[in-house]
Amino acid sequence: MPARIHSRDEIVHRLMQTFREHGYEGASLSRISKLTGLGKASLYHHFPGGKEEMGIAVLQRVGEWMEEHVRRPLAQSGSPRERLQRMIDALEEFYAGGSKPCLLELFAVGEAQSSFGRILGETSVQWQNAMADVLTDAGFDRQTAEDKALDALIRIQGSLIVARAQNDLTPFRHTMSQLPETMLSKNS
Amino acid sequence: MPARIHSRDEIVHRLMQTFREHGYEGASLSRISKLTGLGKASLYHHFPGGKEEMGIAVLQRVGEWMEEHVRRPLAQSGSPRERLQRMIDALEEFYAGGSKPCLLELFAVGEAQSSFGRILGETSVQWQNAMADVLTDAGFDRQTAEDKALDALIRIQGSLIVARAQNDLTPFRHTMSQLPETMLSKNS
DNA sequence: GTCTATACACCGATAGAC
DNA sequence: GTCTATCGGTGTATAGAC
Repeated sequence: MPARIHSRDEIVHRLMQTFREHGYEGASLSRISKLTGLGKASLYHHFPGGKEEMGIAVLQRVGEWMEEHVRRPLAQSGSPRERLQRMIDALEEFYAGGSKPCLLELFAVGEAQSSFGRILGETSVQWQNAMADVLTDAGFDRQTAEDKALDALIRIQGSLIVARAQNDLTPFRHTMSQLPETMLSKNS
Repeated sequence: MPARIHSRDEIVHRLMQTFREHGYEGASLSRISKLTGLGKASLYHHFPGGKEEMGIAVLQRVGEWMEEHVRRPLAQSGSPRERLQRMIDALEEFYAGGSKPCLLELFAVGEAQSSFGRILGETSVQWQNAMADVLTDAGFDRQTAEDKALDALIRIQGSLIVARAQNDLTPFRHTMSQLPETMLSKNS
């Protein structure tokens, strides 16, 4: 089977690019059409549910990405610090050093929130739990591990916002570089 | 001069409500018209520059609010902890306990970013500096004070995102209650 | 200073040919 | 599986009466 120019994977990838660049409301079908190279009617062939189904496909893809680059590395062998570092390396690439936004924030605004709220919440909690698991391996009791994992999630998201607001990637980079230390320190 | 039903202050307040609820792109003029009780043409009478001027007016209003509820309380008399607590009380009201979003995140997406990026950056840095000033009063050297202020800003923004994503206000409330302790602790 | 009416581009979505 | 053409609706923005 010859490799098609427009594999589904490639289409979803470009959908994600468009949503991240313009937000959910700002990602019009015309823009999506331009960026994917597909006409609107072709898009509806792949996603009969329209824009909402495109959004769901993107969020599912994020879920798969997290499974591969967050959950699995965190569950692999190695010291807790090594495992966290693998996740952080992947995140720095996904967020392009802090220049690209997280989809959690883009899909939690306006009308999108009601359509995607459930899957957003699940994704966020899964991420937190995966980090908490590493921290229990590092010797923290469950409650402390969950608190520290939530704190890490907050720092990652917050540093992305502040970095973009201040138009300076330093806050994100600094936060990420300090993250293993912060998470593994005994000071609750 | 009799109090008009639609003072400029009142109009801008409702503009802010609409932007916060729907995001910048999602806040259509029809919605704004409904929420303000003004026809579209009347809106253009008050804001000849259209939607962009409405956004600017809202962000300027946020700047005034910050001057009154962040900068001034932080600069007043009292212990650093008391001054921080006054800011936090105001923030909890502004964010409605974590249920309402920050405007930094809403205006830093898509096309809005190019229109409002400069003012967003200034507002964010001013906020950080105001908190850093309190921390120098508390005895921290300037570099540490700025780092801790940035960290506080990150936690506030991040907890708002996570709280909305997880549809649970606990992360925001917990973060805010811990904030004075976190900021004033000697552990960098 | 507010309104009704309207302009024109773009929105998401669909029909139907190929 | 992709296209062109088109639908009805809504977007931002304006004209002009009152």
